[in-house]
Amino acid sequence: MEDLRDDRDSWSSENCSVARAMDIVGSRSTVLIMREALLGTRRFDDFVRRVGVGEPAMAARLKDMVAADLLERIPYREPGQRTRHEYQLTRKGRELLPVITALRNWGDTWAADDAGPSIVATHHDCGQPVRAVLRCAAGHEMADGDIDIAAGPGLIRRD
Amino acid sequence: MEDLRDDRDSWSSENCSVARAMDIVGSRSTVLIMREALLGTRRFDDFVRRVGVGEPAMAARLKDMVAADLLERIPYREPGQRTRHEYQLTRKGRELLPVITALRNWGDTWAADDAGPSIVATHHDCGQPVRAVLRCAAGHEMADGDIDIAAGPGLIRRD
DNA sequence: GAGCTGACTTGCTTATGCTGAAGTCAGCAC
DNA sequence: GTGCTGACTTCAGCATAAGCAAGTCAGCTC
Repeated sequence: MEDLRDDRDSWSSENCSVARAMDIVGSRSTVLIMREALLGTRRFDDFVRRVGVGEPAMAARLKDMVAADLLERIPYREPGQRTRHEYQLTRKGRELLPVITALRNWGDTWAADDAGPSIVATHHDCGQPVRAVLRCAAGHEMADGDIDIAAGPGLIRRD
Repeated sequence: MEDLRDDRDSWSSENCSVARAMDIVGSRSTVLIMREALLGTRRFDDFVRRVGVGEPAMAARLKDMVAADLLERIPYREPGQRTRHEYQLTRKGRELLPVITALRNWGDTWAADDAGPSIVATHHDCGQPVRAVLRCAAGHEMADGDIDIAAGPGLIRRD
């Protein structure tokens, strides 16, 4: 099987999942909101305080993310309080965990504070640290040199 | 061991690798340039054509990425041509592959074209498709529910 | 019904990233 | 030297995202 990279100009990257993913989660604040949401944050004022952006920006970002179906706006009521809304991760949002984890891993290695990482994700069952790694369907773990690029069904060829 | 999420307000996310990673690779075009670089693109005009941004934007982005040590600007000379420069991935840049792969996986699932993915990464040895997955140091693969958040050395506690 | 509070919204200003069109510059071919 | 070409740079101009400050609004408590 031929590696697609060998003739990069014969196909277009018009239909690119990376680009479409970046259109949805491409801004710094959206990613930081996802980080907080994955850590369990759900309320507007907690997001504002923990992410460190202003209220107007947060309101706009959350609205976008609900529209993009990363978060769901759900009413709740604490005793003695009036009804409010919280932002819960959807499945689509939760599945960004490997992206955020890969980013955190990379940041820990290449953009770290002198003190080291502030948080470490660990496997609940065995306590070992968790990383995002590349793995094939047969179970092999690999580095970038072991990877071929093959055509998928959505590939657009140039004339 | 206590899960840090249980008391999210007792620690700050000031020292956050995700935020610092986003400061470096947080823009759409930077990620798309990384995609192309990982597919083997090295020359200025190829980046412009394949990423689909204008020359001024590309020049600015490449300059930033060289300054951030994601790419290295290296002189080369083709026979009968004058000396030029190409942009080669550094190790720091190459190690973004899991991030880009995780983004592509997510985009393929949640932001896909009707036709399906345009390209598929496969393991060179066995031909099976490659994905970014979460794995602990003991070798277990896991979903988000199986993960605890523990304190790292760089954690900043609030008073 | 008055007050309070969390969750926004509005308005204004700044910073960044992009676009398109046009100009510059280096250095090999001739 | 002159021309050519790839790799940029310069110059408006626009869109988006952010900041801060102030205003609104719903609905529960009293």
